[in-house]
Amino acid sequence: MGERSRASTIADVAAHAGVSQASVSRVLNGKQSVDPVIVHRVQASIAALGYSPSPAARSLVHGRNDTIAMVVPDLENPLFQGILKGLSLAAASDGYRVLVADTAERVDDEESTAVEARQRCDALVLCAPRMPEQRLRRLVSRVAPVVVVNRPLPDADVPIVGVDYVRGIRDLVDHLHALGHRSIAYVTGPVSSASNAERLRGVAEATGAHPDVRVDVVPGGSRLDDGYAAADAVLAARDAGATAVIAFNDLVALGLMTRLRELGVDVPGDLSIAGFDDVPMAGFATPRLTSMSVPRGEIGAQVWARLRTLIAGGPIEHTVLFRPRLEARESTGPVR
Amino acid sequence: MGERSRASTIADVAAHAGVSQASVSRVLNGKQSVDPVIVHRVQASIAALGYSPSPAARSLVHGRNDTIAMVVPDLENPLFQGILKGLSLAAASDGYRVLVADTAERVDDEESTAVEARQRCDALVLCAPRMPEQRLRRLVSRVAPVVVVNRPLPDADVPIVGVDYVRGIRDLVDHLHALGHRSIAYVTGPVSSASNAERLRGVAEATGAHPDVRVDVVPGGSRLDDGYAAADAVLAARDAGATAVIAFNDLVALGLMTRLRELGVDVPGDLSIAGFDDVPMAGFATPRLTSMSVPRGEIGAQVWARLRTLIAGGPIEHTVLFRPRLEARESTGPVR
DNA sequence: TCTCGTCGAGAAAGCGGTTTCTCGATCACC
DNA sequence: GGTGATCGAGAAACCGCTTTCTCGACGAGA
Repeated sequence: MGERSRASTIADVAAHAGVSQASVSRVLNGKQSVDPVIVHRVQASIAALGYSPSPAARSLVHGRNDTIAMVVPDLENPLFQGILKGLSLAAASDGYRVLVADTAERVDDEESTAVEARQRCDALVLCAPRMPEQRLRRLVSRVAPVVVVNRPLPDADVPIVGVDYVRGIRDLVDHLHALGHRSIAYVTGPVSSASNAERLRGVAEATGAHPDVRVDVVPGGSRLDDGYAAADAVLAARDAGATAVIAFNDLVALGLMTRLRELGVDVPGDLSIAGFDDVPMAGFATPRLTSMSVPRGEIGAQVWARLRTLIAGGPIEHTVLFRPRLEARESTGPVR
Repeated sequence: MGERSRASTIADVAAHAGVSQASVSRVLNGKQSVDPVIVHRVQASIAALGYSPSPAARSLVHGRNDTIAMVVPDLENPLFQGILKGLSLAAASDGYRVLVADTAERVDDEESTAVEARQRCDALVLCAPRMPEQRLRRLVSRVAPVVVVNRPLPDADVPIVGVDYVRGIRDLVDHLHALGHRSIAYVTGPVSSASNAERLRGVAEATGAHPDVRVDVVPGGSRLDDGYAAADAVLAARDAGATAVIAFNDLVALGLMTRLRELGVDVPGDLSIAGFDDVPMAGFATPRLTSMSVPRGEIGAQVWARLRTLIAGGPIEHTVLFRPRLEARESTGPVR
């Protein structure tokens, strides 16, 4: 009832069982054979004292703490959520925990946040779509082992797991092309975002492959309200001939559709709209949103697989890019 | 080029600076006054060696590691995401990190996950809407300091931060009542969910306050597809006279609306629909979804405030419930 | 000038485990 | 029965840092 007595230590267990600390440790870790009598006595003492080993002490001696950190610019982005979930589950199955570090979109803090997180964890997962490439390269070499998500980094000594946005956009343009669209508006993501740059490369490749197609670029963003706000510019593009829109991601597409509905624009009658990421809501929108599906959980799992290899001292595995899959729904239709 | 030499320790710094470890430690922590000459030498050595102290060693001696854990049943739920984000940001401003433990809806794992997480962290945030109350009470006493989110736990020695679902539902019923609705269907959440039970209490109180209102309960769930699947039951309720629907949360409402649209039901003409949580998408749905707004980020911040008090040895602060705010939008309208 | 008090730096003792090292006992084999 | 190899348990070192303890030097007061 007085002060809570401090938790029992391995020394308490050893004393209680009448054996040495070393023996208790051996019983705990089961690495060496030890007299069954001692094993039993130790286990009894552990139970009696309600002992459990201190992770801090273990960390100190082992030099690792079975924890990794994931640095993300915005936890509210469904893409990162899905990856975090997949990563967290995969890591947990190997006895690892995940610490999250939300940089709240402050690019300047990302570096220090990452370094700081790395110091208390065994490895890092870096989602830094806006960090300048040179800075990212420098950072990556400082915080190894680390896996980079969703951005290309040629010749860097780091595993990369991501989405093939170039291919995804090309497939999406193919889809629209097949529906007869020849003039498309692309609503961009954040200007400094690497995955936006990838999408733009996809746009360039697509127009190269389809010389009869032209794509106008319209400024956007990454969230619902960005899409909502982009409606005027999109309509201007339509007036200039565009019959279809590719949005940076589903949130932008959904926000855009909301505004277009308010303005009486028929989707896909007047304008076809497609998003990217295939967030859960996409299939439930009005009209159901055509999107490029991205395996978020699987990305998280792959990230963990690579990180685990690295932690175990293995090689830097090859970059893996998931090819988005077209989910053709109601929001895209034949040009009229 | 050979093996990477291990990171330098405080002993290296001491040797390099020609002073004792104790002095280096004192310079690092700045708690005692130390000769400016020594300070300068030590700082120079720290810079020269690129030294940074080992968090593991610090943890061991301090008995804490400036990390807390949040246990959630499903990271993909927008409510928990918002709370996690708010918590993570608030904790970060005090130098604390947040570890996430997703139990993947496996109620039986929650207890061990929580205990395990607690051992490696200084405190815990527990979101366990489905755990039986007695088990939760026992768990809470084992893992203190801890804050419980979103469930009532009368007389338990634990701070609670949550949402006043009872009041929220009552306000929502008031809203519908004012629009002329007298027969309402409530689409439930997961049966064992505590916040669902709270909502049902709100329903009961509301019908008590409005004897002219009747509420039919329809089984639902917590996600988009649960709402989608509940459409048939909702229509049966409508055929029995219901003119409005309250869904467990926005995802259920959105899923339901999607299916109703497919079936040609006009919202809010034929049926008014309201959700709960006011997720970002609510304001962008078709029609815009009436919802009860919940300050997710603020909840996270309050959780941290209470946890910080507890960690500092302070008292168990009073339960705080946020009263949801009605966001009346297009999906609810006057009964016709 | 001598002594007492104060200040600051170094030595050393932990924090709670793991792991090496040592050594006695047991076993197999000659 | 004697000897060397093997096995297992305890003692002690160690992981990297903080903090107490110790003690010498210096300043102030008598």
